[in-house]
Amino acid sequence: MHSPELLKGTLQTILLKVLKDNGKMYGYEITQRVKELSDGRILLTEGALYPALHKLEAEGLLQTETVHMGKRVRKYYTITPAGTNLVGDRVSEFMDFIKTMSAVLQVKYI
Amino acid sequence: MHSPELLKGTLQTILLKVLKDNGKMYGYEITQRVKELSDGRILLTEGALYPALHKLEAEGLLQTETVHMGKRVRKYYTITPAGTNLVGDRVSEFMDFIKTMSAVLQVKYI
DNA sequence: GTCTTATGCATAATTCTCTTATGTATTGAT
DNA sequence: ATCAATACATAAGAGAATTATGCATAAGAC
Repeated sequence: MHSPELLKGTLQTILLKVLKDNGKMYGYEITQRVKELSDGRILLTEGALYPALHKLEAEGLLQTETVHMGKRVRKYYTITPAGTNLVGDRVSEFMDFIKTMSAVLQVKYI
Repeated sequence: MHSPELLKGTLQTILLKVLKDNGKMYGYEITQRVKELSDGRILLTEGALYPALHKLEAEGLLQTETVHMGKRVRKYYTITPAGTNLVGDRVSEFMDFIKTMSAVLQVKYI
């Protein structure tokens, strides 16, 4: 697991990008997908995940659809056109950040 | 200037690495060096810088030397052996974080 | 010569984002 | 039956920064 401080500020970008790439997903599914993509290094906690999803929905970047699977409820999230417009900028911003940090730390990006 | 959230958690690493690379420096000088290295993108604020330097000193990773330049006071910081031991790990940790994030966001690191 | 900008340190109040803890409930495996 | 995994959600607290404030000297512009 990574030093959690480094993750700060990246959660929204992760959620938007994963939802853009994978289409309709529900919360728990997102945690598993991120865990898989990060090779077990990024474990999203529920206390961070759900408030973040709610916020993105309130901002109109995600939309939801509640589905009843037997007795269990799943809340599916889909990225909206506004969200799709934003995700590219967020990813670019992150890559620019990497580039800047690499210059400051005097390292080659891997 | 970058989205400030992304910087969170990187300040200590920046300070240790810059001091390791540049030897004895004082606070204001560090802000100018980081500004220069980041091409104006990372502007360290005093409210973050000074408490961070004090904390690193309290942890024995930096040591200080106060110099009176005429009527003005400068507080020089130098990295200690303990700090030197740590800085490599911190930089590696950051690079590993970049690698992980690149996998999650499905991008090539530049 | 005075006024603004740059230099130089420091702390306090506030904000933001996340972790940890708690709560509720269903499903599958042993 | 019991435990781990699945599935959602909120609240209290911690951590790291921003913003605001305070003090003071030095240099450059006009």
